[in-house]
Amino acid sequence: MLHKHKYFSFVAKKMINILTRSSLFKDMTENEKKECIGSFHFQLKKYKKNQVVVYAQDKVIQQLILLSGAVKNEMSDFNGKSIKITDIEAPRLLAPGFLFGNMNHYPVSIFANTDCEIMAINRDDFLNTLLKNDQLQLNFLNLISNQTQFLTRKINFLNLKTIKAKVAHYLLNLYKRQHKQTVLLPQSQTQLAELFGVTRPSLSRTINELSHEGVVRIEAKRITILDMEALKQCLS
Amino acid sequence: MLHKHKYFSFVAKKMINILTRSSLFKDMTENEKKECIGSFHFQLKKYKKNQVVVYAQDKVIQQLILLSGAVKNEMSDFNGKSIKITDIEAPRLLAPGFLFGNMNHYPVSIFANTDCEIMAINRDDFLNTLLKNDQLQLNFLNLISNQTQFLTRKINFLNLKTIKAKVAHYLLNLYKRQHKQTVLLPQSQTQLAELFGVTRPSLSRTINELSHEGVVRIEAKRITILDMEALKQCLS
DNA sequence: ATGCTTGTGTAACATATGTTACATCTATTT
DNA sequence: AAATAGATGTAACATATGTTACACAAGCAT
Repeated sequence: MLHKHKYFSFVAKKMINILTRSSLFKDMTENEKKECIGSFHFQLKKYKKNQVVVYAQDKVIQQLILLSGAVKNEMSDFNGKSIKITDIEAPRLLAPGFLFGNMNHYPVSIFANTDCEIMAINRDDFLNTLLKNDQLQLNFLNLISNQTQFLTRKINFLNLKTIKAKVAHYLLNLYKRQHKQTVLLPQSQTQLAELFGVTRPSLSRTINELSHEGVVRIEAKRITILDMEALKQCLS
Repeated sequence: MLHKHKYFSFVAKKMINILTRSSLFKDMTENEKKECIGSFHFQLKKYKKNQVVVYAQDKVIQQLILLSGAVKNEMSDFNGKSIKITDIEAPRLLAPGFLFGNMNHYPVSIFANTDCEIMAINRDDFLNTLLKNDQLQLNFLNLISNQTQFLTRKINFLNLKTIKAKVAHYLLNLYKRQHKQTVLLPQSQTQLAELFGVTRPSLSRTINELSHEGVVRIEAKRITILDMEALKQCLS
């Protein structure tokens, strides 16, 4: 019994450490965090790389929090082809925007990119704790809003008509984040194609067109933006 | 003074009547509603048909509630072409998912489809009232979750590769809602094309292809699904 | 070094969609 | 009834992208 208790506090401590870094617990004291976490009934689940964490259409009954590792979520259309929505790294809440609402089914599948640990909190527990703690609540609202913003930007992106526009948009985003003329592709072209919802040869063709036009220079994963204006023109 | 007070209670009564029908105040007593509404500082804004209610990139500082009339929100890509996200009819909260979060700018523009009245509640007021009333809060979370679900389904839809697939998806949805083999198009083809993010001639071509293939029969706005299986096949 | 896997370039071709233009039809207004 | 504006059908053509196939390079394990 004592052993069990000790183990629990070890896990709890580790959990608090991890959760501290999650924006769900932003601007909260250690005590508040401990209290919140103590009031959840949660399970700890472990997944191996490439395992399926959530199947699309699964019922949403728990708030999942990714404690360690990375996952991706994908949406598949009817013919089985899938589009990657985004990669997610710990610590992050998974799909906070789907926890409530009328149709509680995941619209996406979630796959483990690496081995990972996930905390699963019962929905009603989570709601009760939310309702008791104003800061937690505000944080949760912020998280959901950010997710909504993300999805909206995704719609914007998918709505771009040409692959060239998508590449330009993507590169300009990288430029904005890396603040360098020469950006580093964080993913393989194969993965990018999946992200853009296009085929790999088409993406390759487009990237090389941009290169031939002198808009960018390509050296493996390093892409140098030579003509910023031309790249912006590609958006329209 | 008396006059003013009378006017105010008239407006308040009208408002409560309207808001009663909004899902934000679901499962709340008249008194609770009155109390909530009383605690907001709000403005009442009126817009004429076709006026712009919100410009994309405007800062989000208020929760807007559509009291009467109808609006649409559109997202425009860089070349100015826009895609209609959805039509919204009163009473409904506008863009609840964007009220919080880090980047408080509307990612969409909102246009008045008809003359309409909009209640604008200061964000902090709204937050405070939310935090004080658990039911209101749950309702708000539900609203946001529903919006998130909607956006995700939109991504799914936009990700469909062919116009035929989009038409099929759309018709099957109508069928699900209207429960009849013969569905009634609620919008003109021109509007549908906008909704699908495709050009009008292409949409027309596709619809008539479906007709020639014997999958549907078209009589003006009435479309009869002749071959349900074939239509489902179009999705893949 | 050898083989294996994965990523990438590229070519020929098929296909879907956009573009532009015009004819028709319908409903509404005058 | 006539006129007008809006919605729709359609055709010819341009273009972007998917499909399939293959060659080659890079990285990794044996």
